[in-house]
Amino acid sequence: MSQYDYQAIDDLIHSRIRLSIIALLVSRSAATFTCIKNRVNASDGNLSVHLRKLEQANYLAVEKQFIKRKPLSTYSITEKGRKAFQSYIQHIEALINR
Amino acid sequence: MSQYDYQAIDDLIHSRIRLSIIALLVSRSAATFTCIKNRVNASDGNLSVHLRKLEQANYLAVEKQFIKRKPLSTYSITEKGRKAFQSYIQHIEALINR
DNA sequence: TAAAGTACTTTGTAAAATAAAGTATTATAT
DNA sequence: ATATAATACTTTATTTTACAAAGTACTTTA
Repeated sequence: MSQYDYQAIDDLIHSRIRLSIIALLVSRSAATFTCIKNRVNASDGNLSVHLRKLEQANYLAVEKQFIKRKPLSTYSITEKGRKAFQSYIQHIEALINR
Repeated sequence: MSQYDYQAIDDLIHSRIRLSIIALLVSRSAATFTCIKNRVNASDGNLSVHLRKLEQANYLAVEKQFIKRKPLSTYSITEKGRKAFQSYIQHIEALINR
């Protein structure tokens, strides 16, 4: 297929909010819900939904624990997620570079 | 704001199909409806809607004429569209590099 | 002249993104 | 003590978007 084939772009990653989440998480070993929320500039509800989606796709892993009696969710990217992101980037770069 | 702020991504360009359309059109001076359809691998209806959206944003210009008694729509990117695409790319690159 | 093809546009539907509201708990002020 | 605000989320409802199906207006071919 053509390099311009839009269906070749992984839409699980491509959504603005999910792309930002993943880009943030590939740059560090892990991040909490609140940290992601602040960096990505998302609302709680919206973030929750998209983190769940990425988790269900096994692109992200979560650890849920209580710290000082409060819930704390820590997210990190999986191998599958990292590979999907690499392949996504390759597609996008082929698309935008000349 | 953070480089990871998802709302900083131009969503008019970001949609998979519109990104593909624009990427195709920055690489050449113009393309017909059918040409875009084939390269981008889109259905007629879907393509029509998104071309219209880009046209209304003044990212694309259209010339509609009859050639051999048949309608022929020829699309090209505008200065505004080209600039928006450049700025979009800068955002995405800041997001995905390292 | 009937059927198939081209080049689209319009309209309806499904899916996705987002916002609003809700849950559960803790911390703080009165 | 208890009401208020804050934290850290999840669930549900609403809006928006993407997409597909159907429609229009022809032309070409059989």
